[in-house]
Amino acid sequence: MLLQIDVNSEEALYTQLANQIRYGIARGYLQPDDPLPSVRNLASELGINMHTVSKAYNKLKEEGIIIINRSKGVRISSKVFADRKTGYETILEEKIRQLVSQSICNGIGEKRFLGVVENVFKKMRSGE
Amino acid sequence: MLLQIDVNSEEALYTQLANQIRYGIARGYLQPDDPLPSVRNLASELGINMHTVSKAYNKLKEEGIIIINRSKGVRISSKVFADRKTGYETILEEKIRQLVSQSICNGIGEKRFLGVVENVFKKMRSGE
Amino acid sequence: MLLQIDVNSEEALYTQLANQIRYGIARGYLQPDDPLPSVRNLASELGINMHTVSKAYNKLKEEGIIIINRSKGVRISSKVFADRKTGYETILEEKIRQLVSQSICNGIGEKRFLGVVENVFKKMRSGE
Amino acid sequence: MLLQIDVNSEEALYTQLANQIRYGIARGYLQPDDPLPSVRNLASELGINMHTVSKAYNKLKEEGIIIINRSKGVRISSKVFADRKTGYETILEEKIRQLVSQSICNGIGEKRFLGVVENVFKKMRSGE
DNA sequence: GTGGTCTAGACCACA
DNA sequence: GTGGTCTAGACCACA
Repeated sequence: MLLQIDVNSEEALYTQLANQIRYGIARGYLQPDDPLPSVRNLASELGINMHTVSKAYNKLKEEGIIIINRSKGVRISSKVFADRKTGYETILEEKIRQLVSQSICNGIGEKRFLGVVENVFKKMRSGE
Repeated sequence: MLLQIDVNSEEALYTQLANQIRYGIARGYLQPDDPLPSVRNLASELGINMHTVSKAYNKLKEEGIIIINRSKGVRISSKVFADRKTGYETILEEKIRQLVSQSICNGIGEKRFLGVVENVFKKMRSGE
Repeated sequence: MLLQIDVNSEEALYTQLANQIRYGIARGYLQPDDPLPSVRNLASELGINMHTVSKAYNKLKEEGIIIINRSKGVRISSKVFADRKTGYETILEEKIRQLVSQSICNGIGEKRFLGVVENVFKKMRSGE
Repeated sequence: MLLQIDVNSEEALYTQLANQIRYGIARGYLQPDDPLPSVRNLASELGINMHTVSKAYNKLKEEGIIIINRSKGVRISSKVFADRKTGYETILEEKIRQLVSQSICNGIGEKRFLGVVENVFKKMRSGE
């Protein structure tokens, strides 16, 4: 699976990395129990610092998405798709509320917004 | 319209403020051509720094959502709901892609995600 | 409140620091809404690196014990004593099970173990 | 007695193993003078490295809990329950202090903490 | 002035 | 070989 980061983005490098990995899982490119590159290897591959990769991995660990083993390396949790966090839906709703407000202010109403959402899901399923 | 900010939030104050204003517009509490409080007044009302309010207003101005006029003050643009930015839908799709990835990794599939989106729109329409 | 760390300890510096702060709260030396020293000040005071202090603070933030505000600094959460984590009691029981096993293997039975626990609480209440 | 280790745990394998053996003794599943499997056998049985088992055994030997004899193998010390280490109670108190601090910060007071401790002892006695 | 991010580089424990 | 911890030092956004 190809991981890409944009050094010029406003988004922190470690956040981009975490996003990409979550995206890879959502699209099915990364599956439960799949191994991830070691901290050092991924860092040198992406041309960024070890600690930045480590920070991304630790964030995903906290979210229960990956398993980090000090001597055996990193892999996708076998429980990635489990419905764990009770609080998550509340956070999600708040984030969607912000996106929806912004969309309305940009002339994008409910129909079109739902269209974009469905489009994203469709692309993910097709592995695009 | 009541604007509320949470100084304990992780979100920057100026971002909160911009979000609240966009939300107010989306819900219909703020309408095209409605005036907004002056930078000074809003700052003292919220107990925050003038620069913070100014930063929020400037962000909204750049988005074409409000009009800032030195002598006549600040007001909602008459073209708020216009479908201006050709680039916006691309940004929106990227943001939704991130939210969807995260949701899938937390056990929330398409049906439930769409449910949350529809719920947000419903609450907005009912002015909740 | 005096924070002390032991550079020669097996325990990581950032863990020691987090422990000391939790201990200070438990004894009542640090109270809800009390400010904590800035990352840089505490680091120079303890003669350790900024990042180490930052890591300790971030751990406590994740636990909901302190509030970190990028521009206003760090303080004890007003909800420190709230009964938040549903999973915490399970973790606690496991840790106690390990301690109890070890104690029994060292000739310390239930009575004496409970004595030590009560003693710890007593010392905390008296602010010792 | 069944020894189980969890390769996904945050805890080092050798620590888990030592904990399990102490726990087995505390519950009475392993008794003074009982033999333990050889390093090689236990390692292959658990599917882990010999060095890991060896490290766990050596830790327990240093604690005076097991006896390692090159020709006669490994067995539980006949003096396991003896009150040997004068320093142990100090270490125990420090560990309990940390647990208690953390518990208080999570809304668990003295009564509830003591309840958990008593519960652990009860489960051990009943061989659960 | 505050914490956040990133880099470069060292040393360590576990397996 | 693996991730974890710690340091030193730089630059940045927010207020």
